[in-house]
Amino acid sequence: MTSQTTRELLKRAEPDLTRAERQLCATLLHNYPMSGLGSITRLAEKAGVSTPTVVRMVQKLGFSGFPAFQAALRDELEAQISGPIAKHESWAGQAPEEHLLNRFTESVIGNIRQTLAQIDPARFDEVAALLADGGRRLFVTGGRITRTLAEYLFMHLQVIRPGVSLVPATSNAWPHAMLDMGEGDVLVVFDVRRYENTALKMAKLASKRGLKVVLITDQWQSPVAKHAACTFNCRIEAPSAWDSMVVVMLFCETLVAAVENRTWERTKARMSELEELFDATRIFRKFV
Amino acid sequence: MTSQTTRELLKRAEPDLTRAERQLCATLLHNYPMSGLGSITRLAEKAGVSTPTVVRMVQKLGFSGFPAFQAALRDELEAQISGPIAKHESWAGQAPEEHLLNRFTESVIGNIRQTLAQIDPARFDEVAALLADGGRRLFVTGGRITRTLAEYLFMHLQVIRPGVSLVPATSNAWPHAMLDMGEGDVLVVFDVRRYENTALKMAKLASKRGLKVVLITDQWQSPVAKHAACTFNCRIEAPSAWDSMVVVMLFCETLVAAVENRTWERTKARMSELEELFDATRIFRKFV
DNA sequence: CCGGCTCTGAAACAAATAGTTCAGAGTTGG
DNA sequence: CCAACTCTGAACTATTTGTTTCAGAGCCGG
Repeated sequence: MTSQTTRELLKRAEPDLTRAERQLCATLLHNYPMSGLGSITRLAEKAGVSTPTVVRMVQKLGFSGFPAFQAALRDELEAQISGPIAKHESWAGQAPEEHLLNRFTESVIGNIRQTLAQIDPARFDEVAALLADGGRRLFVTGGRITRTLAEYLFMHLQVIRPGVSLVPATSNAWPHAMLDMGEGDVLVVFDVRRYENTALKMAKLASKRGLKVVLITDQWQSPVAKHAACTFNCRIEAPSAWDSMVVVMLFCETLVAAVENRTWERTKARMSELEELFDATRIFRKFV
Repeated sequence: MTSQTTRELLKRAEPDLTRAERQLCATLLHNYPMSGLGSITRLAEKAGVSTPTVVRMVQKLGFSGFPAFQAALRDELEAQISGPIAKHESWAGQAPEEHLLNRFTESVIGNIRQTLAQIDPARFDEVAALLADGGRRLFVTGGRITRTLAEYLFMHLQVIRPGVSLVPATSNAWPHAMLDMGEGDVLVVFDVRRYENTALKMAKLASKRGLKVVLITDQWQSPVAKHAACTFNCRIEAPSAWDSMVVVMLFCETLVAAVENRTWERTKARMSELEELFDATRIFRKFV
């Protein structure tokens, strides 16, 4: 019933096997289950028996043929290596596993895992340093879906350091912004699928002007990558008609935290100044 | 040089890959290395590409052919499973556990877990039904930090159904919007700490006018909750000077997916109409 | 708008794998 | 010693897998 069914099967069947079959069985159990994952020919060779023997034995074990046996081995191995992570409890404890809350979360966690696994931390640190460099002006832009993320990043960076601009996505507006872009400045572009032409054009122009382009895109990678000095791919799969921007936001926040760490002295001063301005304008409730 | 050579190979080669190849690469990395252990045909199917693409890519990676690639995977897997199994995995595999990428992600995952654990799925479904109800107008508002989230939710809901408005946060602008609010309509308020007075006032007025107020807030709960028919608390802790809105976004996206499911027929029509409009205005690149 | 370029998958092809048959080797009981 | 039996692998066939070819589709620079 558990993941080791086939191994058990082999052990229990052993007494009823013939000489050549037992030899094969021993080979299989010896370094289980790797030896079973190659072709039937190699397994037969390794065990010193003929291929018909292999077929006969797996059929005796109840499989329809060698491929079926092999598939069983693969499935078990998969269950084994993904182990405690795979058979996962529901996220929303009160809801069944099939509830959208759980399915969606499951999917997003997968996105996070895969995205993080692919990110090169050195690259990440590099970009954080780039964004922290007060000598460079910063420009942030996004498309239809990603505009809100661009705004989110912009808002944080703006507090952290001076010289940050949000570039409008509509192509008749951003040439104005581009006037300020100069050699060594940085353009952060968000572009996920349904890649937008304006993003591509802007990145192209910016890189020609000597800006460092940082691209944040999805797993299929926007064509902007061609003009980018640094590209980060975030997985955006979701059980929905839409893509999930959660990982992109996670990435942004982490980036903000990293930049902040590098400029803490300056940032601290800016933040307390901001507090004073808030006090002056009474935007927030008096108490927390 | 270690057991993960092929994985590294895939990651490093990714930038030089074509679209279909990148798709394949992502599939391979997705549940590495199991997906590579079956036949080339099944791998191609799983990745949604053709078998020639698989062959081309593995050859590009330096293998003589698919069998060679597969053998490499098997060898690595063998080395891996015989090695130590249990060590706690970092999220960003290449970075030390103390790297900000891992710390931040760890923290966010914790937020997700805690938030989901306390969400009442029945309440969630209730709100989804409320937002899906075409007879009610929908208003969405957010504060300084949460404005982008409000915009994000607004953008999606706007595609899904008619009668959705984004209410400006500045208190001198929203009274205008409030003119349209009537009995039975719904106001979605985002308000996290540094709770804002305008949000509180708006919620108060709205609930007096007979609107259902849905509040999305943090774990300490905004005072808006007093006027809300439904409140969802999202945990927003992060190793940063800022709070993390990742969970809030996850919640929004899940909500969007849930609403979408309930109005799918109507939404489908709206979405294809939107597609036509995009085509007419040529915002996007021709191909995916 | 158009030729040259790259990328992609359908289809043809080649190679291996998996399954089957069958003759002979080994074993057993008389 | 010998039939009758089982077991085994060589050789064959069928099937699936892996590779190559090629024409069409999209992108790019002019």
